Amino acid sequence: MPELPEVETVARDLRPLLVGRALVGVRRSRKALRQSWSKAWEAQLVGRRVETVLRRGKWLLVGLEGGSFLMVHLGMTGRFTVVAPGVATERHTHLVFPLDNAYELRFRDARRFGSVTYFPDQPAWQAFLANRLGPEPWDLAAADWRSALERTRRPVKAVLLDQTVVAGVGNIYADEACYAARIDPRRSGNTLRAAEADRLLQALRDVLARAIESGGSSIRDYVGGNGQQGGYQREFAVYSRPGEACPKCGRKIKCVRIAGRSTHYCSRCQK
DNA sequence: CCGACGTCCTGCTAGC
DNA sequence: TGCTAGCAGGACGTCG
Repeated sequence: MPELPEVETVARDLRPLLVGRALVGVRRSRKALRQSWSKAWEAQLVGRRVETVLRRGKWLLVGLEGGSFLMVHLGMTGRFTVVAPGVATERHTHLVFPLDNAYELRFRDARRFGSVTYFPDQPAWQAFLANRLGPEPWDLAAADWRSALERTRRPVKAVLLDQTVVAGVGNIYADEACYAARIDPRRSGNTLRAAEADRLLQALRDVLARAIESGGSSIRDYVGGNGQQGGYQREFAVYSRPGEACPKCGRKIKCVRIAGRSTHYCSRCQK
């Protein structure tokens, strides 16, 4: 679910609610997340104040005093929110960190594709992400993006979804970026000309920036760190609208399967 | 080595 | 109206 704009929104929402607050305990459900929670981490966390809330790709990092970090991935259905005192614990809540102001930081995840893990310091989580994540979209050099496309026969859509090439892009924004760049997501990476690659990278950055401004996209489960919905779903040109009219030319938007993911595009506007 | 595909899990809904 | 197959913002392991 949550892609870069959603995770960025959660980070921005959580920052004022968490920084300066101390975690005063840990409660958890019996169910395992994608990575199992270690009881030994709890002693490292309890009593620590939050110093920073960061985002890297689709990962959230909560920095604690003393230099340790909680690293959170929302998977498809994860929610990471601060809730007011007295709010009943909702279904699928797997981790709760009570705060020193009686509010609670809660991790909910129906499908449990998400994870919450502990790292003792910044080099440790950076090492974990090093071989999994490429640069942020704004840090990716145009030349590196071109060469990533040139050296593969995979569809452009699959390259956009590859976290080792560029961090943070998921199914929604891959489709929206291809539409904005007028590029057919089925094309092999190595068929894109340099100008097309450049156009796609620019479109990707534009789409992501606008989605962040709207607080992300809420289509099923996603809410921000304060529980509020995003608004970018109203701006979708193609995602989740197969059969509807293309906003530019009116032709019916197509939906096909690429890299195992549903992919939406306009066959007239995207070449 | 590269790329396609299955798997993890629960909930919702399109279509019968 | 009621049931169920199939699909859903992701990531990773396996197979050919």
